[in-house]
Amino acid sequence: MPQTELAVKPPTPRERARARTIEDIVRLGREHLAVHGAAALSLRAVARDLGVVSSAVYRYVENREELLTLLLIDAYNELGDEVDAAVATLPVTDFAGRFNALGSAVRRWALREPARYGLLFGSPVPGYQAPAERTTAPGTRVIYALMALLDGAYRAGRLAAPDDQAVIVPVLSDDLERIRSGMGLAVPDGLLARGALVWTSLFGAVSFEVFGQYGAGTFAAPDELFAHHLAVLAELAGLGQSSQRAGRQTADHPE
Amino acid sequence: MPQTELAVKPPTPRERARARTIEDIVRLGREHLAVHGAAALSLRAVARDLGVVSSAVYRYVENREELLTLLLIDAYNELGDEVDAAVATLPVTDFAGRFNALGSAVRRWALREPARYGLLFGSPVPGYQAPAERTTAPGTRVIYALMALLDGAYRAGRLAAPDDQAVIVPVLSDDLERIRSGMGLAVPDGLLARGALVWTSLFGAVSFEVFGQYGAGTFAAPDELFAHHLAVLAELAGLGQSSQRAGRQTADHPE
DNA sequence: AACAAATGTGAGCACTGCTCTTGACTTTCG
DNA sequence: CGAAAGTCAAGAGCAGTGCTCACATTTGTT
Repeated sequence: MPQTELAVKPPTPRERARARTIEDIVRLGREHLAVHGAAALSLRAVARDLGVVSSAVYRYVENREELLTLLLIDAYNELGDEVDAAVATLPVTDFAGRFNALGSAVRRWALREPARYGLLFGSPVPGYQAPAERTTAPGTRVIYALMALLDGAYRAGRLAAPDDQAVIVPVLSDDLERIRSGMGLAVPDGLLARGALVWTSLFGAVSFEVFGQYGAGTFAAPDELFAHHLAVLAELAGLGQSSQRAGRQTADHPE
Repeated sequence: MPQTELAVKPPTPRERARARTIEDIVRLGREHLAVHGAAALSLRAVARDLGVVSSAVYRYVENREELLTLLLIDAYNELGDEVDAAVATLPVTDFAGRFNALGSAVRRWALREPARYGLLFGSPVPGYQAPAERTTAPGTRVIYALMALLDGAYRAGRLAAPDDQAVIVPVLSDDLERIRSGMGLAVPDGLLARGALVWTSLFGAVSFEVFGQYGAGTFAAPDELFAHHLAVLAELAGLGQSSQRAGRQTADHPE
């Protein structure tokens, strides 16, 4: 049985060279992105660094948007890989620890790659619209990881229903329902909504640190403050009381 | 006694005309910003709309950065005005209601002015660095309003210390300390840190809605879900239990 | 009316994304 | 083996950008 249904032609030397050139372009684009930011990404500058005339790169990348899409997918996957690796460090039953690792990994990557983080979670690039069919899969890796985490905790009876269930959530967003049905989650509405809040809160805290440059954004949070936030968010998600292994949560992030 | 120490010269007609022209430029810039986004703001396009040659606007605005700064201050003040107005709708003792009004006002303005919201709280504009001495005052209006709200609640004995004080916050950020001392806040460290988390979480939830276009950001939260988030955040800040006027919080936002 | 300051003009430089033609090179097929 | 087909880089060119500068014009004041 062949690996794929279509016959896989072996790559010709030309195709190999072409693939390598595209890789080089993405690599150079990633560097420019990291230095100058997303909106200032210049195909001509990439061409210069590649040692080639500007029009030549259009042989490999359709236009600037295409390069942005490649960089978007690239960044999403790098973030997803690091989050997955950090989570996998801890045993599957240590839900609080895994949540902490997930949040810390997101923050670490964001602080190391602020421009790429901005491309993913910041204000949209003016003329650019990401093609959903290519970016949703890598773009949803982290939230899927978080939801899988919460669902696992719930199934293990380790997700405490918050005591303040007086506030009921009447409607979930269509996207949340899609995620829930798509993943076959078991968590009830209230906890799912709380998970979404935890999700956005995590990225809010990280974004304020990464984008913190304007008047309102002068939040150079020390590691301890972020660790506190993570601990509170874990409790908010329902991971606090039931898994009370933590009188002192493992708030410090590895390395 | 003169109003100010320096003798205030009455504005000459020339100065009046100049001020009006600058106002026009800012107004046109605001429109361009709202339509095309921050990074695509073009001085030449503004000049065209103003019916003048491109180099003429440099008589009024030093460069593109200067215009961005003016638009930044303009947006911060508009947001601050709307938040203040929404908060002032409710009596000073209705802390939970005022918190809800604050959050709803931020979200409403952000959804109405996504590009300007992106300029304030999104990824930084590539070559641009906001001058702190001119933007910090308008840029801190909302967080100051939130902190004043929490401090008032604390002083009135209406801010419940969370029961999970097992998680202690060891260090506040310098910025938080500066805000606390600058405002003469009475709230203790733990609640101040929670206030900061609530602050960033609020903007995280709003940002995901406003910027929600990429793969990870498909969070078209319905009003009810955001209202739920606001209610949970109010409780997180400590406004939940003690002010138990709300078996059902006033989760709907006015208008 | 005359002067000087303020304002508008147009050319020009360096940069951007992108298109198109031209020439050279490589692979493939008759 | 040679010709056709495919691939790639180069360079010119178009329209747009921020910004500067010399020059002309308007305008308020003396």
